[in-house]
Amino acid sequence: MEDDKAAPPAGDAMREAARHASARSARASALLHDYVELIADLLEGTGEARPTDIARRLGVSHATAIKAIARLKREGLAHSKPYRGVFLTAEGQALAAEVKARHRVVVDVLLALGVPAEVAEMDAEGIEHHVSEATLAAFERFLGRPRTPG
Amino acid sequence: MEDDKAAPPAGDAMREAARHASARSARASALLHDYVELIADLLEGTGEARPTDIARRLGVSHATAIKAIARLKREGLAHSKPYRGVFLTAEGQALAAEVKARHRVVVDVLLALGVPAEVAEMDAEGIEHHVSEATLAAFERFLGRPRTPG
DNA sequence: CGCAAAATGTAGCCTTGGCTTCAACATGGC
DNA sequence: GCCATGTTGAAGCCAAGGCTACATTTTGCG
Repeated sequence: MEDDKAAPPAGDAMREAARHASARSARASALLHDYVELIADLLEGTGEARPTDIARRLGVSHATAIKAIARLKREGLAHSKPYRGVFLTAEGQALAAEVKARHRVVVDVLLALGVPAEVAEMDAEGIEHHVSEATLAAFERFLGRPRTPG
Repeated sequence: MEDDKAAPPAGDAMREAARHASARSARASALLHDYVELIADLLEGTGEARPTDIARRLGVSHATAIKAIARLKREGLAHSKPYRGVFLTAEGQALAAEVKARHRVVVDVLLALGVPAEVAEMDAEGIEHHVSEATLAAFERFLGRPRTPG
């Protein structure tokens, strides 16, 4: 069985292609998510999110951060006036909340599975962007804190 | 405490920067991993790995696949003669085995956590590239199949 | 106030990973 | 044996996300 060798790509290959496409798109949005999450964090913590701080926390040059911020603005997630800090739009804030919640759940699952705290934080940073809604729900069930049942 | 607002970035920000750097580098190798994994799969299944098949399975154009294959060759993971299929070097095979093992473990953990099979496959495609050795070990312990103790 | 330092922004360069288009090669059918 | 078809490969375009170098603006200190 499984002699899809010759020709007909449809069934299997298509599903696999879809999986990869999905992973690629998650990879693409991961950067934006990181920025939004961090900006929210800075705003909460210190009241302002300056490009330099963002760059330092992300470990990139300030120019890189500024270009990314420009993209955030283009996508309607953030706004800023020159030489003033960066702020999130309503949409950006919503995204940040979502991303942060997801991050927490992923870390907690890793911890529950016996992953050391340091490592859990590390890996979660990459994993969180690939956790779908369904998986997130399963994680929450597993942690014994199901989402609003309604 | 925690007034790292003003100046000295060292402690906290540095660790966070390291986390992000690590995630970025995982993102970078993810593509290579996907190709190597798929090539191994095709070689096993049908005996040959043609660029066109690779492209179809990955859901990209054949040109994109060929460029990626060139990169695999540059990195010493694959080799190929023009118009003949693609093959993995010893290093490539080792990497493929590692990646596939990781994939299996991630899928199994997701399943054990109650994620539906379809979704588990989907998410694993992205997650697997961000699972460190330590986390992988924890996963295996959780699944009750610890690695060779030696 | 005025000037130096720091933060911000801009420009230009590189690599990656997509794409399409076109040329070259191989294969199979007739 | 030859030509159509399909695979392969090469070239060139684009956006993203890094970087450095340079220009500009703000800020704060003397």
